[in-house]
Amino acid sequence: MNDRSTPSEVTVSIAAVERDTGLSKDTLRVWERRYGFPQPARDAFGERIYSLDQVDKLRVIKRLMDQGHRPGKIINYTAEQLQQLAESTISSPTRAAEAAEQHEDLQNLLELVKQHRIEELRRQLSQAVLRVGLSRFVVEIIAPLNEMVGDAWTRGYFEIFEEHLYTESVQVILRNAINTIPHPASHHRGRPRILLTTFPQEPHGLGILMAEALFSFEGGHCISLGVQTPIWDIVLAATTQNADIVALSFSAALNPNHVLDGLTELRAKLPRSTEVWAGGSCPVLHRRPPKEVRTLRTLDSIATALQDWRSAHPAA
Amino acid sequence: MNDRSTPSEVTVSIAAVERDTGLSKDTLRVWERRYGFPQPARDAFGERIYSLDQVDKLRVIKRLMDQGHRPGKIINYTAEQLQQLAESTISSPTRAAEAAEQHEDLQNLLELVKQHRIEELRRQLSQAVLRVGLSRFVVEIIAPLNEMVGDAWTRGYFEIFEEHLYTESVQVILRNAINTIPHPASHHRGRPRILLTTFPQEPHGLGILMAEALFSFEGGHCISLGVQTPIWDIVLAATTQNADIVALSFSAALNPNHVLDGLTELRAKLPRSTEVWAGGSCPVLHRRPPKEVRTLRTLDSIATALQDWRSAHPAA
DNA sequence: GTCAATGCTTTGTCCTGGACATCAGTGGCA
DNA sequence: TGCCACTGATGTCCAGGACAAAGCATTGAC
Repeated sequence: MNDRSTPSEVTVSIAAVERDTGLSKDTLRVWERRYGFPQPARDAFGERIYSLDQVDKLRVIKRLMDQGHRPGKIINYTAEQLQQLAESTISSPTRAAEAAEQHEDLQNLLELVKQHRIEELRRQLSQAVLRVGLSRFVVEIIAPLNEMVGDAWTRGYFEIFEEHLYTESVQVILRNAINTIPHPASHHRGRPRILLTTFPQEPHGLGILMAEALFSFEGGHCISLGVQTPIWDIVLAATTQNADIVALSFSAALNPNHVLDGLTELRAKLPRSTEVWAGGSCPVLHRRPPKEVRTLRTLDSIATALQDWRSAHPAA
Repeated sequence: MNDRSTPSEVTVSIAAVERDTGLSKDTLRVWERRYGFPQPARDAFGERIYSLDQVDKLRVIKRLMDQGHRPGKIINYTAEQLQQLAESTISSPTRAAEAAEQHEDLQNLLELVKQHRIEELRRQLSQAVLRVGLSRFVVEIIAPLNEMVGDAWTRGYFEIFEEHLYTESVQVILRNAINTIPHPASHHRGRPRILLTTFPQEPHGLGILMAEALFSFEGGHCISLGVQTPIWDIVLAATTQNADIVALSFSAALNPNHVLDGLTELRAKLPRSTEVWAGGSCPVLHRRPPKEVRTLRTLDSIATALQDWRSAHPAA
């Protein structure tokens, strides 16, 4: 992989495809056996080598599967058919009107990333926080922007480093904003202690950072562990920190079974008095929400959920 | 998996073990075949079910392997032998005198982590920044503290979540400190543009964060990509951002050959006018420093290196 | 006509056992 | 001392079979 300008030559191993698409090696091999796609070439040692085209198509298929399509039906569609299917599928019917209203602003921000005008991006984001307030900033700007960046990335519009630049910028803005939230007395009643983290397979930290911003803004006491905490350590941390709520974030690439198993295991190991809240774009959370876990479909339901918690735990 | 106190009953699937230990399913099966450990029981369907004791031992083994031990040697040690091995591993005899001087203060900070008094930890760290200044704070407090936390972790003194709490706290303090550095006019001459990131195998971000603090403090213009950027994307980012210097951080666990090969490849793909600086605790950097790459043995050499750069690039 | 139970199909994960590239020591030789 | 070839240790890949669980459709009861 010495030169990106000759893409026909560029190939990747099965492990890299697993990492980039979220499809396990077993799944990749069994698809090849059953459906004939992907049909990777072999290197000198007989090992599979996938072309970038194949990886791109796999990413699109994974995305459509996350929306409910079955692999057997769509796997042999052409790139055009997949594209058509992706566009005919409504991404999120949530508040199309509002989205349209902001569409232009968000598109402009996206263009700033593409043009690598990072300082300008940060300036505009900072101004946006001041203009609309932290809560609306997260819900109406950062959340949809993340989705747009994710879309752009799966379509190949963004390079990896552009996504990194974006992520880092948002992180700086959010952390800065969180810092400016005045926090009331530590042991004030009715102020839940919220432990934030992700499961070991989930390296993306923007989800819990957005959640931390909203929780803190709504008066919660946040303790973030960062990303990728083993389940047993989440239990230990929740216990020693007297957490009222354990909040977790899941992105779309995660294996659904891992997510459900992990949540069930975590729920079983935590004391009953500690609630488990799960959010993020992971489809399985909303298709088969696990018992005894509160799933938050959107970021703005954080406020509601906190109100519910306060009703159930009146200040002594 | 309901109760850690009755381990004889609790079992987990091979997928869960992979998740919790980071050892792949293939590795688990091949260890069983070759070394006879772990020897999981089987459920009604013939699938492996591991006990929590086995998982714990696997975690210890993984930790020792990250320190350089080979699995074949240690896999059949008893729990006591493993414990002993972990404690006998000497960290680094670097500047024992200076360390001793500060030893008590740092030890106190370490104890705050162990006692989970995170808010107190952050308060003391914040005060330390104000007391000794950002530069000395990073070099004399955070860097040795990181080392101590790493040591404590390999000895099993810290749980994973305690290390997470520490890392997150330091990150908050550092990012906050970086934010408060006033930055001069953007295109001021003699102000190098520094791109910071890590290679794809390196998930630890504290290294580049400490470097960012020092670079910014010394008047550099920092652009951080966060961690785990593919080499080709580092090249793209350096080009589009007009970076004068690409700064990379390497922790001890990395594969030495990957590090050297990566640095050579990166150096070859970047324009000659862009310098590559590499730092961190990775031993190979200092044992076999690659050509055409400036290796920084310690964090305080960042200031010197920047002075050198400025001498070589006088303001026009 | 609606809804629940049943049986068929699809799909992901696990299994066994073999192969082999790569990495880390080890010893010989200049 | 330093270089190189050899050997054992180690992780990842492969093939192809099996099967549980989820999804889907068809039937039957009310």
